[in-house]
Amino acid sequence: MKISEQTFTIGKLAKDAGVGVETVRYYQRRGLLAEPPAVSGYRRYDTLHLERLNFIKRAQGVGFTLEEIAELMTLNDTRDHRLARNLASEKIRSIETRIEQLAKVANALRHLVRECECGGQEMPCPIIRMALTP
Amino acid sequence: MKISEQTFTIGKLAKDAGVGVETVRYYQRRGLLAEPPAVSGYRRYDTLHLERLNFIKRAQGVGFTLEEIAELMTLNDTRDHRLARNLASEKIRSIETRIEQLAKVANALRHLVRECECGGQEMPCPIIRMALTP
DNA sequence: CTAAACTCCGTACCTTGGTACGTAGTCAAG
DNA sequence: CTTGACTACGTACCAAGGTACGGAGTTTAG
Repeated sequence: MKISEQTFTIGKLAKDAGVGVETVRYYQRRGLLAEPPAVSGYRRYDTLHLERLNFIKRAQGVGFTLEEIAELMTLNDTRDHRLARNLASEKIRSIETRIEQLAKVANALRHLVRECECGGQEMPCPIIRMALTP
Repeated sequence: MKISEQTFTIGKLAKDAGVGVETVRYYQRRGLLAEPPAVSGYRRYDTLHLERLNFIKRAQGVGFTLEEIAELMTLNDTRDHRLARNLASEKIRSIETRIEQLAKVANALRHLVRECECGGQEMPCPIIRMALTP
């Protein structure tokens, strides 16, 4: 028994999900979204497609790439929580590493700006000299 | 009076700087690196070119884009410290913003992983459900 | 002297996540 | 029934920072 028989065209689907029509078609090409059967040349999408799109958007929002999202969705099919957790944990670690790198860069730049403010115009600009030869 | 008369070909220059030959040529096309006179069809590079390349690499290392690096180098020519400082300060701010965004994402993911570890296999995986409907 | 290695130059291609365009077919309103 | 809006499909294009390739000329080692 189907709960809902509602179907819509790609334009309605895209609008409801808040993405462009071309984006929907792009996800289909990437294998992230199933291509529904066409009735007479026109594809008919249902609420499951809409949920998939919303899932993709939320997953993107927490930093997953489309490739990782595709992986998550196959994990969903196999109901493997452990692998999904691993994927998320890995993502957390890579974000932490990235934050550390960025913090170092910001500190190096702050150091340069201070140095530059102290020195007069006669000396070469430390930001430009990039004196922090690592 | 020239301190050094040493000149080298593009291959040697690239190797010394730790970049590819194509990268050197790419920087020339982008206007980041001057094209030296050719002796008989072959360009002859000197230590100034090598220093430029090293400058570019260090500036990239602290997060400047090639476009910003080009700007920094024209500032170098005009010896305008204030503009260089502004450029660096802006870069610091954008890095800080990026760090905050990433920290939020990492927290959301940590929350999901904890939730997933608490629940049993019978419930749908929260990471996959992406229960954090924003 | 010849062959390998290097250079020059232009152009095409790669990644990621889409956007834009053109042609042809189709659906809905007036 | 025609016009406008929509759809399908294929292809090209965008940023950024390069990488790869093809063909022709040059230089250098053996």
